[in-house]
Amino acid sequence: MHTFEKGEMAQKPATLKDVAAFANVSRATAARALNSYGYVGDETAQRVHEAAEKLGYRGNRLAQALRNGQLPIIGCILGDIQNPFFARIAHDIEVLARGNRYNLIIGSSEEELEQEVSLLASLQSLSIRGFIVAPTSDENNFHLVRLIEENVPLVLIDRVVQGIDCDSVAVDNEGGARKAIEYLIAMGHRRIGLLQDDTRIFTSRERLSGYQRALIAAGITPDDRMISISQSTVEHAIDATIRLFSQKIPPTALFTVDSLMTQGALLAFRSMGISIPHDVSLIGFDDFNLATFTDPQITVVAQPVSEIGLAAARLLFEKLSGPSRPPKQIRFETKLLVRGSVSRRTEG
Amino acid sequence: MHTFEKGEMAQKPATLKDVAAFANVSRATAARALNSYGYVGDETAQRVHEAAEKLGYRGNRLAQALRNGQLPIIGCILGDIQNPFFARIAHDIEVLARGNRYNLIIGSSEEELEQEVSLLASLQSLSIRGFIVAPTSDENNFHLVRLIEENVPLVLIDRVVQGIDCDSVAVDNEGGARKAIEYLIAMGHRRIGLLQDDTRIFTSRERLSGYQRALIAAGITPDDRMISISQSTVEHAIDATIRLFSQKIPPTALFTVDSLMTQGALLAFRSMGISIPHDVSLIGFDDFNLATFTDPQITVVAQPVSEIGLAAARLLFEKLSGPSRPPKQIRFETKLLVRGSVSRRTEG
DNA sequence: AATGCGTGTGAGATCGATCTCACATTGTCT
DNA sequence: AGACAATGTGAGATCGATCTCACACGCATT
Repeated sequence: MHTFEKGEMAQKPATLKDVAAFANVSRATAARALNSYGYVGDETAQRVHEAAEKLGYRGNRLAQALRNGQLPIIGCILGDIQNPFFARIAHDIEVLARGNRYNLIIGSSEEELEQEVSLLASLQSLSIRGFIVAPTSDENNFHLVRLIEENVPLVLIDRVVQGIDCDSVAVDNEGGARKAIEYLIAMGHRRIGLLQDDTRIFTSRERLSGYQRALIAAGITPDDRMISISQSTVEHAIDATIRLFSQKIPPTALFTVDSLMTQGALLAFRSMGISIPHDVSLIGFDDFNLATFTDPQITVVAQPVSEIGLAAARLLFEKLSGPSRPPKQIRFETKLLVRGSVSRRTEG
Repeated sequence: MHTFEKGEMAQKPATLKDVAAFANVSRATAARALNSYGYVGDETAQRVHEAAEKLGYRGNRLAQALRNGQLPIIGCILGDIQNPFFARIAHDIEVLARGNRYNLIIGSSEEELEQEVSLLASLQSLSIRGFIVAPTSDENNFHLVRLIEENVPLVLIDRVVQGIDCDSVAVDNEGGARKAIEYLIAMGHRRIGLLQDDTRIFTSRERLSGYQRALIAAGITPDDRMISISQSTVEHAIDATIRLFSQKIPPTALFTVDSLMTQGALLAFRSMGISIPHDVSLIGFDDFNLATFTDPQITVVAQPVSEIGLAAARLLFEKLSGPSRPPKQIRFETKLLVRGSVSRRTEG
């Protein structure tokens, strides 16, 4: 704990030079004492430490970073912090970063490639080495390729990019989607709708693939009229759901690819007077706090959110401080949490 | 847009020196051309710009910062990014910061004073000037006082601190709470419970005060048995609610001071078999997505969340770039959103 | 006495961008 | 012709921390 004496307060922060002068040694010696390397006399070291304490010396991380070429900051580029999924991940990364005396810069790409590129460039010009990115696009990833070629530690989360060989942490999207659809099929559903966001997005494509495979495996031909695409916001999802269920022969069940879309579907059903699970069954990808507050509670495919950020941060710090090693690709399993939003369908 | 030619990729970023050498001028001239100040010949400037373009010069913000004493980064210390209230604010600040070519560092104080202090110190040693803080404590604010004395731009959000004269953005907590309680009283309730978090926290105290005043104004004596205190998490709120409603004479209505506690109360009522609004009426402070998904929908005191972050960021940039001006204290009004969780009480 | 090593210290270069100062040119005015 | 501005440019200092190098001194070994 520090004490601040009056009159000392408005001072500029003490520099190493100040400390050295106060302890009557050179800057070099002061640095040696404070960072404990090289030879320093015991008594001298003592004097330097006292001086540093006295002056409240904290060091200028900027100058340090300029010298050694990197700033102890992790750059984190996510889709949107407002998505609870990313918020949780960001929080976990921050905690782990703090433990390693790193700070965390968070940027939102808002799912725009251009924004992702410019954010990354901006952070690189800050000499930040060490990024955790949820890549927006699967193509045009020269900016990520460049990072890797420059040997900048990089961990991708939530989404994996083809042809980029680097650490990544994601979940088994296809398997998760397949489990959901298989369950719906087992409950007697055959006309199963899919509410999906931009196919540019990796997770969305994988979940679509799981959806299709499960149908085909059960001998059901995928039908484009059962699929509705919208942006991943509650509002857009409402419209897309309404479109899907205004057809002459609507689906008897719906699978939504993320929690915002699940919420949209819920609202759409309410406004259309469609009741769950009586009129339609629903499964969402990604658990969310609301899912257990509704009546009935919503069956979801849950991801181990708490492990994703943690794993990503661990991988990153391994790269930052450990020796070079081949990239690791982590995939977590998902879990189907059966609650009350799916009912058995007896007739077709 | 840049193009990256092969073989050029793994290079270290180009420095001003490189650009100068390439354009056959001194570093000083190159700097003048790129930052357009002082006298530079037209043709020389042209050459420098071409060289910069060619080499992909981006400048080292670290070196710039070291020189001019500050980094174009805003430090943002919040209670927790996982709280949607703060997530929204962080998002809005980030957008505005990006517009001003600033980046945003987010730190979680986790409502620990010590953590807030150490985060702030860490960010200051990065030469960051410009903070937006949701202060944890009302006392022991020497760290904030020091910032102000050092003339570091600071904006407090959500909470105001006594005796600190600086910009702040908050809402009318007392008025909001009063409106809620007055409405409950008007609906015939007299035994009104309060579910509150740590009284250390500013907003909590103000909301308590509004609660008490409304009661007194209506001639009802505040009763400590109607108040339950817990940490602001869903789990703690559940326990606190159960305690409150296990009394012989439980409240007929409950007012919760934030959205996490409202959720906790909701879960507690469900587990106790207490139905809303039949058995008990409920009003929460702070609107949240879940509030309209429950049946009945929850009546809340809504804050203009989207304006808080915006206003805070605006104030901060005024201070960062504009001339000195007296501190501004902004207080937004709250709005009672009447939905379905309050019923009229006929007998006492 | 000469050489060598272990220990302790300081002067100065370095990281990259910027800014002050001094020095050139040119042109213009008495 | 001489003086003085306006214009253009470069050398070097600066920000703060760190690291290399060189130089001390003492003590032990040949």
